[in-house]
Amino acid sequence: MATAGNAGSVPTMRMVAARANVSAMTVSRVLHGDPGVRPETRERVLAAVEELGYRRNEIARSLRVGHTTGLLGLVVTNLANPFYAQLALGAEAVIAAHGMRIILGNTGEDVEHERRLVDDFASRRVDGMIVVPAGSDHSHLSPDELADIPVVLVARPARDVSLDTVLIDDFGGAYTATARLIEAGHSRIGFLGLSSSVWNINERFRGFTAALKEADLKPNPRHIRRNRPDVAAAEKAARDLLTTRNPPTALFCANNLNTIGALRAMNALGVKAADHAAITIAGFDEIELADMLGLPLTLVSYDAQAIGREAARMLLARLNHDKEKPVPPPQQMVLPTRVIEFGSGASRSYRA
Amino acid sequence: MATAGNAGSVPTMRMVAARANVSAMTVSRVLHGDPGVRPETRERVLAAVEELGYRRNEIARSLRVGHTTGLLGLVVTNLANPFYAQLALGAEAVIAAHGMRIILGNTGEDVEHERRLVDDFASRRVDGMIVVPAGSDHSHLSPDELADIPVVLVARPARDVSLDTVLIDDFGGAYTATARLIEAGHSRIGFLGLSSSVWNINERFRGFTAALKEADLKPNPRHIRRNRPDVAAAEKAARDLLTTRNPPTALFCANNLNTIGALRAMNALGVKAADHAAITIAGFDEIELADMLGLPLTLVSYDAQAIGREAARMLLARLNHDKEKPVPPPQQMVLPTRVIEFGSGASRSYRA
DNA sequence: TTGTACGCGTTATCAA
DNA sequence: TTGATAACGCGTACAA
Repeated sequence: MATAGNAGSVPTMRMVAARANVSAMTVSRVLHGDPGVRPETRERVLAAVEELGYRRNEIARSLRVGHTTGLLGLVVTNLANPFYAQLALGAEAVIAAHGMRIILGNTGEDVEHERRLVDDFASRRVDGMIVVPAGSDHSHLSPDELADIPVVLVARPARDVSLDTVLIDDFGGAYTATARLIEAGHSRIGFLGLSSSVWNINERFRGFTAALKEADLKPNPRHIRRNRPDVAAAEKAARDLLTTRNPPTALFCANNLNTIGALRAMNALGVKAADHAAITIAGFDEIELADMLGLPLTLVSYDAQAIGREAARMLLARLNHDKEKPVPPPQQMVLPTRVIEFGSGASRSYRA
Repeated sequence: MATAGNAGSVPTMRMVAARANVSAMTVSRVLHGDPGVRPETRERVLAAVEELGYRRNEIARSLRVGHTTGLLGLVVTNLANPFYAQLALGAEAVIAAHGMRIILGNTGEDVEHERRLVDDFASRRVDGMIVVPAGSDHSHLSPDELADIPVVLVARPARDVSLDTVLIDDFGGAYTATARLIEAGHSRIGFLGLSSSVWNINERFRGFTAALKEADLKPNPRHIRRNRPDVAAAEKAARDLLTTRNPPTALFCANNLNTIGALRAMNALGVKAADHAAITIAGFDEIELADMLGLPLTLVSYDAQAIGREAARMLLARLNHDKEKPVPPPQQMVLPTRVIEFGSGASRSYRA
């Protein structure tokens, strides 16, 4: 009885074995489809499995030497943002197709929370992680902090650690969108972005200023607003900007939340479609129904699911890498963006 | 050496023990903050932990008797839909606050895939699951199929199994929204929904027809379109509907994808804001920037994150339930909806 | 064809 | 105050 205990609880291999009058080893063989089991025995075992509702314990399985858990950590900053949800979906699809699973964590841009999540995932022995890093200190993601668990960074690179990274062309997208505004005749262009020192937002700011410089324009510091990362803050900032004495005639918004805030501000100010030759919005990220707002809108778009897929592929490649061969250096991949102009008529699209 | 092996690999407790010249047991005690360890010994152990970068193996830990994994499965049908992303966020927040983690799976409304996911999660010994069920056969979610792993259903109930469930008021929301259309003078109202026999879509259809009946109206079968669950299919169906001989003057759309499709169809048909006394759209789910489309739009809204939070709470309550006491029967919770009318002016909101 | 022994990393129990 | 032992569920190596 000492070995068949655990009555009423989740059935184990020994319980199946006891029921089928064989050893646990034989049960294991049957479940693995190993040859060399008498058909009659096999039947008995399978019957016992069925009767007890036995199901293999993957936890115990992964405890054995060299065995992996088949779990990959995914750490994002804000699932409520469609960008990260799409990213998660893309990653999940690739990972599930390889029989592995995702443990999900949401940091809310809180570095301390990210640190705890990453540490916890490491304790759970994930085979690897995909991380959208929140802060600027990424030391907790370094290979020797993480016992060499592979990490792929997404959307934002690390300054201090050398890791696989999947980015989008933040600079190019912002540059091209801003250039389109300039081409349309705007010279007083404001910038709406986050206050935090998030890398990709700064890249977009760089693209913005580069396009201005290219046209011999200088950004007006009074037309640059860095606010908190939510729609309400963005709306307030945009409203301030548009009601100053000598307001900008166009705004470049550093991400979807800012773009939505800016659109809301214009709406609240009662700016009508007719006035839109005068005030134009451009922004990073796609917006649902952007083509139906009835006002000119220039957006930087890209394939968010593809980012997740590529990150997952990069991670899997590292996991499946032949251990005999030397470890390849960290890769960096930059996915392209497109700039799309929505307007009164048909929309037009540009490579960034 | 037989016990301290695994060199170069992830450090284990024995390796720490060897380095600190103590037994593994003492290391365990130190890590648990157990009293009765000499301060000096404690120091040695902590130093060894630091030097080796030791981190407890939660996998091994959860293998021990009665120990839980701290993992909860979350199975949704479509993460790309903001509704499910919000739901996941709400659930994650509550679960993470309790020190547990989420394993994520996306079914794409494929029952077979759902079955595999649920089975896999059970093999990984999750402590419980939150599931948005895809099909109409839910036998694979029954307690005895799942070795009594608790399951909370979300958004859609099970017919054949008795489980904890969190729903929204699909019937009431659809009823009230349709009633608003009728009150606004519409009598020829079409329905745009999914073709599948998804429970909540049918509830919404029931609410739709109930409101019609209440007003002595009958739904016109030719004005009811069940399409595939994507925007493109919805757009096509809406276009068909609006260009028939005697078209409906209003449409009720069963979810966000259908509403977006309908709006696109109207846009494509060149329906102008001025015509909107004639054609009005209502729909279930919120739409970003709905208030800025410049056309009347009646939407059924609700707190998607709250659904995830409540489901997580319900699951945790069952997990923490005192095992001595009798198991409480499955609960069902229905969260309220609101109907919001967006229009040319300010929006108005109604309880459903 | 089937079974025994042992180890994976951690911890509860009991002994020293 | 510390350590030896066994056990969790499974799989490998080897023996019968």
